[in-house]
Amino acid sequence: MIGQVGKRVTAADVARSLGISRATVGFVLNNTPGQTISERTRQRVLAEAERLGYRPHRAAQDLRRGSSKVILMVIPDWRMEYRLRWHLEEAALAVDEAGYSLAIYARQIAGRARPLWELLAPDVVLGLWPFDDEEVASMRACGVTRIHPDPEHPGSLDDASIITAGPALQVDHLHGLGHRRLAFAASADPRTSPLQEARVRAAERAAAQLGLDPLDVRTVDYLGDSATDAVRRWHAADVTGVVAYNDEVAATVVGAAIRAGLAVPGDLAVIGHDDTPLAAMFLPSISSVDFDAVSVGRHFAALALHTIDGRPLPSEDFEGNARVVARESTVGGR
Amino acid sequence: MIGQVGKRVTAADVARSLGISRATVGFVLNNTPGQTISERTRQRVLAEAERLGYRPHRAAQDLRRGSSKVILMVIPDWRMEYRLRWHLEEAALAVDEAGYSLAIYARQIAGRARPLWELLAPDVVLGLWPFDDEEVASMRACGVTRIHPDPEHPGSLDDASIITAGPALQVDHLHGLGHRRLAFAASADPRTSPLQEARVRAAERAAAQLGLDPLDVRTVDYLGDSATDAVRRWHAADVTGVVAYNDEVAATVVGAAIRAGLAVPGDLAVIGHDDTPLAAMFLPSISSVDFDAVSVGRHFAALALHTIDGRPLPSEDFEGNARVVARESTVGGR
DNA sequence: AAGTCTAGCTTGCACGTGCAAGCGACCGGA
DNA sequence: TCCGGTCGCTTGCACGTGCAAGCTAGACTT
Repeated sequence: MIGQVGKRVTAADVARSLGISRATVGFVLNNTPGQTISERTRQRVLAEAERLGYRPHRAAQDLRRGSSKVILMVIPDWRMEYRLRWHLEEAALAVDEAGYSLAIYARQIAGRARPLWELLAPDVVLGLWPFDDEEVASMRACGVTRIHPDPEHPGSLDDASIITAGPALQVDHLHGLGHRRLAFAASADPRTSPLQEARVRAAERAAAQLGLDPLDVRTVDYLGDSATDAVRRWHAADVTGVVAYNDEVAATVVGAAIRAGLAVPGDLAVIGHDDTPLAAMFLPSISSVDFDAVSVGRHFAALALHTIDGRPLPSEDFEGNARVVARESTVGGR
Repeated sequence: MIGQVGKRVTAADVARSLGISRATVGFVLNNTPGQTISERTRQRVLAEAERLGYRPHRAAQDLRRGSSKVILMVIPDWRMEYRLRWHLEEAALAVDEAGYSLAIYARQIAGRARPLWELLAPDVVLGLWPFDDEEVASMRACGVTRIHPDPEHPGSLDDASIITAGPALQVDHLHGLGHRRLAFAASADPRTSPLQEARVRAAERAAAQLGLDPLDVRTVDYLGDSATDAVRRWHAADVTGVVAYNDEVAATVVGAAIRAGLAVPGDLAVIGHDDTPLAAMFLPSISSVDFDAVSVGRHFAALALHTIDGRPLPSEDFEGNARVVARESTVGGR
C-alpha cells in the first residue's frame, strides 16, 4: 500500500486545541454574518487552523448544505475539442467567482462507465444541446434538479448566434472569394449530430440570404471512400467551395480532393471551423473560423449561473467574436 | 419510478412508506452480512425503493464511510489524447468492478481553475508521471492520502515497458526499412515533457542496441519555423528517418519537409506515435504506433487498485500490445 | 440596587447514511 | 413449565459541518 493514512483534521480538532467551542471555529472560518467574535479569538482560530492544516470535509459540507456547489458541464467527446478547452477554462474561472466549481466531462457515446453526474451529484448539469430522456432520468435520480438546456423547454440551437455565426462566416468567406456553388461537408461522427445539424441549417440560411443555391450536403469520413465520392460528385456538379463542419472534416475533404487530382483551392476551396492546430498544420493549410475563448467561456458561465439562481440569461445575440482565419485551402498562395 | 423534481428521496422515506425502520431498509439495500431479513420484507423494500426512485446520498455515504470511493486519474492536457480516452474507458470499467469510480481529469498546464481533486476529495490520485511538490501538497491538504506515483519513491518512467515499447518499435521500423541515420522530433508543447523525455531515452536505447548513431533530437512546433529548420538540418546531416514524439509532431515534420521540397518518405521517412485519426488523414498518411485499449486500460486500473489496497502491482514488462501501423510516410505507395 | 442590554461565547440539532447493539416473539429441548 | 437460542426487526449513534438558539458576565441605565 502506498501513502500514509493520515488522520483528517476537523474543525473540532482546531477548537479542542484552542480550548474553545466548535461553533466559534465555524463562525470564524465561515465569516458567518450576525456573529460577534473578538479579534483576538478570530486570529487565534485562523492561525491554528492554518497550523494544523485544516480543510473542511467536503462530504460533510455537502450533506449539511444539501448542495454540492458543483456545476457539471457535459461536452461531447469530440476528437479535437481544442478550442473548447480554453473556453471552458475561462468558464471555470467565472463560475469560481460565484462560489461554484465547474467540472467538465466528455461523455463517450458508447460509454459503458457511469456518467460523471452519478459520481459528483452536481447542482447543475449543463450541456451544449438537449439531453436525451434516459440521461435526464439518470440525472433526476441522482438528485440533479437543474438541467440546461431545460428538458421541458429545450429551445433550439438555431436561435443561438454562437452556433450560427461560424457557418455564416464560412459561407460569406467563400462567397466573397467568388464561389457561387457551395457544398457542406458533414462529419460521420454521430457524437456531433445535433450541433452539426444546426450548423448545416445556419450555413443554408446564410447561402439563401446571399441568393446562392441550396448547399449540397454530404457526409465524409476519414476512413473509407466517402470523402473521395463526395469530392467527385461535388466537382461534377460544379461546386467550387466547401463549408466543412470542422477542421477535421475539412482536412479529410482536402486530402481526398488532392488524392483525386483536384487542386485546392483552384478546383475546390475548403474552409473548416474551430481553428485547431490541425488546420495550421495541414498540407495545404486550412482556412478556419476562430472564436474568442474568454468571451465564450464567460458566456457558458453565465448560462450556468442563470440556471442556478436566475441571473439574467446571456444574450442570444452573442456570437463569440468569431472571425475567419484565411489560409491556403481557400486563398492559395503556397 | 416516480420522477419527482426537487425533494430528494431518502432511505427514511422508503422506511416510512412501508411502516418499517430505517435500519431494515439499509440492511436490505446494502446486503449487510450478519443480518436476517425475511424474504417478504426484502422484496417489499426493494420494490418500494425502486418505486420511489431512491438513490443514496453520496455526501452522506462519503461522510459515514470516511472515504469517497473515487479514484482520480490525472492526465496531461494533450491536444489529441485520442487513444488514451479508450484506454481510460476500459480502466473505468475495471475499477467499477472493485466498487470504485474513476474520474478522469485533464489538467491544463496554465490552469487557473481549481484542480479536480479539491472538488472530488478522491481516495486515490493517479498520474501518468510524478506530481510536483505543489500539487502533492494540495492533494494532501484535501485529504488525499494515496498518490501514485508515490511522491516519496517516484520511480522512473524509463523502466516501464508501456512507455518504452513504442519508441523501440518506431526505431525498429525505420531500421528495418534500411534507414541508418535517425533523428527524434520532439514536441514544443511543455505539457508532455516528462513522457517525452522518457520516449527520447527509449528511442536512443533502441538505436544504440541496433548499433546506430545517437539520435539528433530537435524540437518542432507547428507554429513558426522550427520544423523547417529541423528538416533542413536533418537533411544536411544525411538523416533519412525521423522518429516523432507523436502523430501531431510527425505531421508537422512531414508538412515542413514537403514545403521544403523534400520527398516523404523518399528523402525523409517519418513515423508518429498513438495512431490518431490525424495520422490516417494526413497527406501523405503517417505511419504510427497503435496500442491495445483494453489491456492498457486494465493496466491502469490495476495500478489504481494496487495503490488502494495493495493488490499485486502490474508487471513492468507490460507493453500494451503495441504494434506499428505502416503508412505512406515511411513505406510510400501513394 | 435592580434591571436591561449586548459582546462573546457555548450548547445542540439536522443533514442521510451504515452498522453496532438491543429487544421481543417464537421455537425447540429438558 | 421453563429456559436458551435464533429470527426479524428497532433503537441509537457516529461521521463533520453550518447555524439557530441559549447562556453568561460585564457595562450601562434608571
